[in-house]
Amino acid sequence: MRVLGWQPERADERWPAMNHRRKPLYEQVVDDITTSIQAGTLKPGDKLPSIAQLTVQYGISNTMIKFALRILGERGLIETHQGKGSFVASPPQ
Amino acid sequence: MRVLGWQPERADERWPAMNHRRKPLYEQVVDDITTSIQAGTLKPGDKLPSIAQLTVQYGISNTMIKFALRILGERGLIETHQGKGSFVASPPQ
DNA sequence: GCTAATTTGTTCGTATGTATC
DNA sequence: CGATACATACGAACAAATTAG
Repeated sequence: MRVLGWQPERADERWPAMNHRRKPLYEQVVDDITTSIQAGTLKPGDKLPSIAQLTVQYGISNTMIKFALRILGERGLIETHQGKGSFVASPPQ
Repeated sequence: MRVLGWQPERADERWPAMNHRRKPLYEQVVDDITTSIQAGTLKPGDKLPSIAQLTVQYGISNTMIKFALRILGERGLIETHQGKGSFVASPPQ
């Protein structure tokens, strides 16, 4: 699966999102995964990396990853199951 | 507005929700406020207490209060505006 | 079938940024 | 301007479901 290797330049740059009205970090993750799904790189049924892996890949906290996954779940793009993981949902209609 | 004086017996009882499959704390807040809105105790345009106040009233952390408010917002029951507060939304249709 | 490891779920606390009053 | 209020973000601990061995 596509893994987006984006990393912040410095870990100390903790609130870059605010400085110049940049997108929040969790929203970047949401957009990133959404794009991958819409582009077909991530297909229905595909398993996303674990939260632990995503925190490393994106360089942000588990809190924000969970937040992003929750939003994606609300939007029906993914399904998350305790103990299993998160999976790309099958589109409706 | 209706303020529900529920408090956990002891602050140390941090994960009672799991012990016997109780509803998560944030979900209790969601249900509580939802009930008040549906019962008409909270009317459209009414301002909810601040997050700080809600943490005291419910005896849970700001994290969980924010989480609950976010869910209520997603469901269209309330509207939250930075610097202003949360307000009961006007029902659609 | 049991156990350990993995993975998500819930919860707390705290710090800093931004908008509004 | 100062106080108030929400937004974003980090880290950590423990619970519960699932999977791996």
